[in-house]
Amino acid sequence: MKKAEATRLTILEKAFELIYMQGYQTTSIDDIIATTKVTKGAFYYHFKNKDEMGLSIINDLLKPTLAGSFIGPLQTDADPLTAIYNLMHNLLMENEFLKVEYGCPAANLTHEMTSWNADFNKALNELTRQWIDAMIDLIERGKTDGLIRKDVNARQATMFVMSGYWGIRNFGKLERSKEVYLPYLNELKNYLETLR
Amino acid sequence: MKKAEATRLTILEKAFELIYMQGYQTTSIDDIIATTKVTKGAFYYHFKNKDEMGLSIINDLLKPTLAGSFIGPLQTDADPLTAIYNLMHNLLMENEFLKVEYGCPAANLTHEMTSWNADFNKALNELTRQWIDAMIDLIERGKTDGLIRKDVNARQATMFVMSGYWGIRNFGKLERSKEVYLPYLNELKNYLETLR
DNA sequence: GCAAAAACATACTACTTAGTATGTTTTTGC
DNA sequence: GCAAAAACATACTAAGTAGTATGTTTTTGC
Repeated sequence: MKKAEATRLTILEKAFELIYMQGYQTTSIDDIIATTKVTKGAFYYHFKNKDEMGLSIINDLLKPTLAGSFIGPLQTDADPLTAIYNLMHNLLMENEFLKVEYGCPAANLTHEMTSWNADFNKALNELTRQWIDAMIDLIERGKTDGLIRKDVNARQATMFVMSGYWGIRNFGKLERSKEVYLPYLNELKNYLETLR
Repeated sequence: MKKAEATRLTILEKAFELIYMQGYQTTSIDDIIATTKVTKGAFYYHFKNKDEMGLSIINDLLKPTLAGSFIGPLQTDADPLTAIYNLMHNLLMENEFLKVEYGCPAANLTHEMTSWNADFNKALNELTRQWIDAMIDLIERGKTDGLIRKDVNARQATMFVMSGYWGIRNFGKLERSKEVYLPYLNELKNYLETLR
């Protein structure tokens, strides 16, 4: 049962790419099987329907990625505020999988799917909650270490930073250039310094 | 030519509502003519195709609204930082047309349309640029009035605040409750105070 | 009051969509 | 090696989609 798992994975990976570029609703199953060169029979053998595949993309692809690229850098012994800034700078300016014109995959799916599918909503909620909690933990650690002011509200500050990230990703889609990221990053640095 | 203009306007208004709730791609023309009780012949008399109607929504409906609810409050003689906070608080917590579960119309359209339609991109770019410029002007005025520090970069600060707004609107769609707005607004207030 | 244009109405088309029915091939356990 | 199940392939369906063709009604200018 090795090859079967491989086709399932290629479906997920190629479908994710298409959805990341085109959106979920506008990516058809015919589209997916055309680029994967997998037949419709194979597709529906692995997934009950389109939505089940979509959920698998979130749970089987995005969640592991989140743990690696988004949460890992927050679980560090380094200076918390520097770690947060570096994470954002890395995600926005250096990450090779995220393209400025396509924005943030999780934010895109949230925008498109929350009204339609409760399961998507739940999965995306779990996904973001993990990231949020990781940042909250880091800020709390910074407070106990004396690197962040005690009167800083960790959840508040986290929501503020995360909102900025999702928002600037959307501005990136609009401008189609990483240039817009720069003023955001500069001011993020200014803001983070005020938390010391 | 009064009644004709009225039908055109009802099409735009009802279509906007549907698109705001459901998204652009997933709102069909049959959907629109069903809720407006306008026939397909009437629809295609007023609009060449679906995209032309979409553009008219941005240019004929959203732009005037933006001027009123979004830009007007920034053209004030009051304290700039208080004005910015009050605007955001009003938009997020009090505005009766914007629903937490549907997010920000302009942000939604940006998410959905930028990759597909260059005209949409241009129209949305103009729309947001107007709002951005208004906030930049207000911050600059605050600097000359001595209400904001001279070393504050107006464009940077504006992009930071606007990103946060678009981002928290998306978190609202995810959580489906204005509760998420509160930590954001609190921290926004903290941030704005650091600009004095 | 009446022709012409504007405004609207109805029936249809060509295409795309998610999903199914019914196959064939490949792998697996014994 | 071979039956049974897993994995894949092909052809189809029913419902929806944007848009068109061809009307009829209403408004407008004179």
